[in-house]
Amino acid sequence: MATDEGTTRVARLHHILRGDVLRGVLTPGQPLRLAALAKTHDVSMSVVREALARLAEGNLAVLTPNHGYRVVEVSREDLVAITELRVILEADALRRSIEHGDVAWESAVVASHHVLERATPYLSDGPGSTQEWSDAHSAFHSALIAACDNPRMLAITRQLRDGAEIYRQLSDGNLRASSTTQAGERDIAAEHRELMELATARDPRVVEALQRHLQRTTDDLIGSGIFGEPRH
Amino acid sequence: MATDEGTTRVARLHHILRGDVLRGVLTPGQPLRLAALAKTHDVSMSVVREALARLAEGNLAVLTPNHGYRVVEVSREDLVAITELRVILEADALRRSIEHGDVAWESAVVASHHVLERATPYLSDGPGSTQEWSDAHSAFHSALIAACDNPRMLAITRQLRDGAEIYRQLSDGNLRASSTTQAGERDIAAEHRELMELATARDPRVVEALQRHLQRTTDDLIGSGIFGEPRH
DNA sequence: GTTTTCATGATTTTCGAAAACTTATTGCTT
DNA sequence: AAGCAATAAGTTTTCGAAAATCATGAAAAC
Repeated sequence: MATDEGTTRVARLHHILRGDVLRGVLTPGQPLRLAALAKTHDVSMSVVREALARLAEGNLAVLTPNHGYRVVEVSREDLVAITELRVILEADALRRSIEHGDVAWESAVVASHHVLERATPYLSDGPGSTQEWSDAHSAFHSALIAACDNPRMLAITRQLRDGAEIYRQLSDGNLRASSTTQAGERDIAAEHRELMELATARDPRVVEALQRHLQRTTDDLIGSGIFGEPRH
Repeated sequence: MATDEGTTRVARLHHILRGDVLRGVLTPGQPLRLAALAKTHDVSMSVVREALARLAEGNLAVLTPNHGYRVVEVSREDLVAITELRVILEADALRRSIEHGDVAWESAVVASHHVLERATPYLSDGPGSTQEWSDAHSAFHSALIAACDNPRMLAITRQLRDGAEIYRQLSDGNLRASSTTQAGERDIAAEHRELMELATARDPRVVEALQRHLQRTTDDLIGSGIFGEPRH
């Protein structure tokens, strides 16, 4: 299946660049030069420019006047800010989702969890979590809140999830350096299973479970040393 | 003072178009034709296109592939969605603001409230609330939450506020048609004064006061008949 | 030795037109 | 008359290059 025609070049390039930023091919702060991108993707500079404008739309790139675009910078403060918002919004979206979700929603949650459970999380020699797992993970969290009846809330949480994904990818890159992950030693698969079971059972405690899940992930990310060692 | 040089044409046009959408010069659903806009604003089509891309960034315009941009549509459901999010996020931003705000913040709140209080809300023959009042109103709400320590939260609430402003402007356009505003007969100035006083006193009840304020505004907007008469 | 000025190169920003696409219209066939 | 292909007009999308802006470094001035 060619994921090609039927859409504009800008949209295609935007999709490619978004993926490159999310999987860390383009690193935070890196300048996004028009001529270079135009050449490597065999497209006009105008197309690159508009694709970058759409990246900026999702807070994945920033524009400085007369200096062009660059990949968005990362910081401990920003990761904390993103997480605070996700704990508020994604939790509320989940609350609404288990309230309004129908059988099709339940089924999608179970299905996406199954894909996530079967995905290979790490490659023994790879650079971190696999693309397969990242995609499945994103799809699962997306499915959980899909039945929320506030479209704007979904759009915002999707954007925040993208922002957080950059940090996860960054941590993956550092994984081989820092020996083991952390003392607490999480069982992430178990957390996901719990989310799936509570959600499909319409148990309101799933909301707090998600909040803990998000908070732990951020704590681990910060603990993994992507911002340099934590202050004493 | 020329608000002209020192910035790019795209940025200038974006600022103009954003204002036109917010004050209802460009009406919801209206197609934004490149050639026409390029001619009236005396710039190239590329500039228009990128300015529109930035409008879409703030959810003020939408792009359909091969059909170009148009002003974002409005609906009762969307206004409700925006309000739900504002009640959650703007309230939390205010809670953080009264917690972290310093004297400079207090001063800015008092100052912006003073400007709002002195602004002429309506012109007897005008099309609705004055631009002066709208700007002052926006500045006041912005000042209230300015001391929030989560930049992303501020960015999102600003975007939501823009979205809501379209509906307010729409209601203004209908004002002369529907005789009086509503039965409840609000004293909006009093509500703003209460917000100002509670906020500068760091009274936590200001959070609920803001939530009530936002909810009432939306209820009035819906009651004003901008979506046609409310279902019986 | 330090600062300022001025060219040079690199990059962004803007332009005007060609190409692609969508919709409406015309003219032909049945 | 109705249906359909072909054409035309209008609009978006893409291109390639010109114009404007910013960074670099050398030469000149203090």
